[in-house]
Amino acid sequence: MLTKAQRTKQFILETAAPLFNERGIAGVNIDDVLAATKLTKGCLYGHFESKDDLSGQVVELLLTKISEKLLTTVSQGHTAKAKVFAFLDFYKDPLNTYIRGGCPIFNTAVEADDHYPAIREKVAGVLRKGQELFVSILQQGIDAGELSSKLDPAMYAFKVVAAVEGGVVMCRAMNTAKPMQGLIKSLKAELESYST
Amino acid sequence: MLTKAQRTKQFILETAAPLFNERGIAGVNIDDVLAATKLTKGCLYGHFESKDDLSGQVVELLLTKISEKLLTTVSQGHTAKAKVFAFLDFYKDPLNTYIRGGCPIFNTAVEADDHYPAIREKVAGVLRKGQELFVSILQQGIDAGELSSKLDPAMYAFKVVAAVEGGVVMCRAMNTAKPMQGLIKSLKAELESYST
DNA sequence: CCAAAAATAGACTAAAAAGTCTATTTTTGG
DNA sequence: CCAAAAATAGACTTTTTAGTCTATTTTTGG
Repeated sequence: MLTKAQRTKQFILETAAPLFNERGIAGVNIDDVLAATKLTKGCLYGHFESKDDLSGQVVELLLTKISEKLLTTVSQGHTAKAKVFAFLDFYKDPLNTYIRGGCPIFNTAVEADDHYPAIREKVAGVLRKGQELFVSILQQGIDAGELSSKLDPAMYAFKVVAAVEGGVVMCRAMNTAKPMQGLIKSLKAELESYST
Repeated sequence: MLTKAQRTKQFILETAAPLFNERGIAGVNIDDVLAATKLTKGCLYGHFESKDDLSGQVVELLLTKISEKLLTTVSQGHTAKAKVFAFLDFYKDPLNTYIRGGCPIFNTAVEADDHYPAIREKVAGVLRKGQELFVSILQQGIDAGELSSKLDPAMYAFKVVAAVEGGVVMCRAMNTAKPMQGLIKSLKAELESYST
C-alpha cells in the first residue's frame, strides 16, 4: 500500500506528464506544475531535488507509459500480421493521442536532439528496443511461413515507425486526421503483399 | 546594397537560426544569441522588439530556407520520378542536415503543436504547400503517362514526407544514418512499381 | 572631410523562474 | 487516541532571463 507521500509524488508526475509532453522541458516551468497540481513549492521540492530531477522523472514516466501501451497493443495480436495491424491502428487518431500532446517518443527525441544527451540516450533506447521487437515479430512471421522471406524486417519496421510517427506530427500540425487513414491502409497493404 | 544595420540584422538571424532549430524557442535565451553573435543587448534590441519578435523572424527564416532548398532540389529533376528521387536523396544524410539540428519543419511543428498557434499555422502552411506541390508533380507524371493511374498521389505524397521526416528524427536520436538508406530505397522502389 | 544620424556597447532595471526554509498540517504506527 | 515524524503551505531569497536606456562608436551622405 502506497503512503500518502508516494501517492502525492505519483500524482505530481502523472499531472505534469502531459504538460511536459506538450511543451517540452524548457517550455514548462515550476509554476505551471504547481498550477496544474494545485500544490505548493514546498511540497514539490519535498519530492524532487530540482526541476531537472522532476523533468528527468517525467520523461522516464512518459517513455515507460508509451512503451508499455504499444507493447500491450501489439500483444493483442496473435500472428505477426495481426500484431503489426494492431500497432498501425494505434495511430489512427493522431489528434487525440494516448498521452495528450502527441507521441512522447518523438516529442522527446526532437527536444533532446543534441542538447540533452542523457535524455536523447533514453529515447534512443526506446526506439532501438521498439525496432528490435518489431523486427523480431516480422522474423517470427517469416519463420512461421506467414510472411514471405522477401520481406526485409528491418526496413519495414523502420519505415512503419518513421511513417506513422511522422504522420502524427504532420496531422497535428495541419489539424487533420484524414491523411493518416490512407497511410495506415497503404502500410497494411504493403505487409499484405508479403503474406503467403 | 544593404546598409550595415541590415547586414547586422541578417547576420543575427542567420546565426540564431541553427540555435533555435536545435533547441526550440523556449530553449534559447537572449544571452545564447548574444554569445553566438558576439554582439550586445543594446544592438540586438535595436533590431528586434522582443524575444518573441526575434524568434518569430527566425522561424520564418528557417521555414523559408528549408522550403526553398527543397523546391530547388526537386526542380533539378525533369520528370516526376526524377523530382521525387531528388527529394528523397535530399534526406540521405540525416545526421548532417541542411540546417544544423534536424529538419526545421518537424522541429518547429513539434514545438509549436498546441502551444504557439501562430507558429503552428506557419508550419501547417509549409506542409500543405509541400503536399500540394508533391501531389501536383505526381499528377503530372500520371497525366504524362509516366506513372500509372493506380498511384494515389495524395497518399504517396503524405507517406513519403512523413516517412523521411520521421526517419530523420529517429536516425538522429539513435545516432545512425543507416536505416535511412533502406527507407529511401524502398520508397523509390514503390514509385518505380508505378512506372509505366 | 565632417556633422548628423544611426548603430552598437554595456550598465542597469524589471520580471520571471528556480530554489530555500520555517511554520503549520497531516499522516503514521504503536 | 496521541506523539513523533513526515508532508505540505507559502513567504521569502536567489538566480536567471528579458528588457531599458544612456554613452560611445560607427556609418552615412553631402
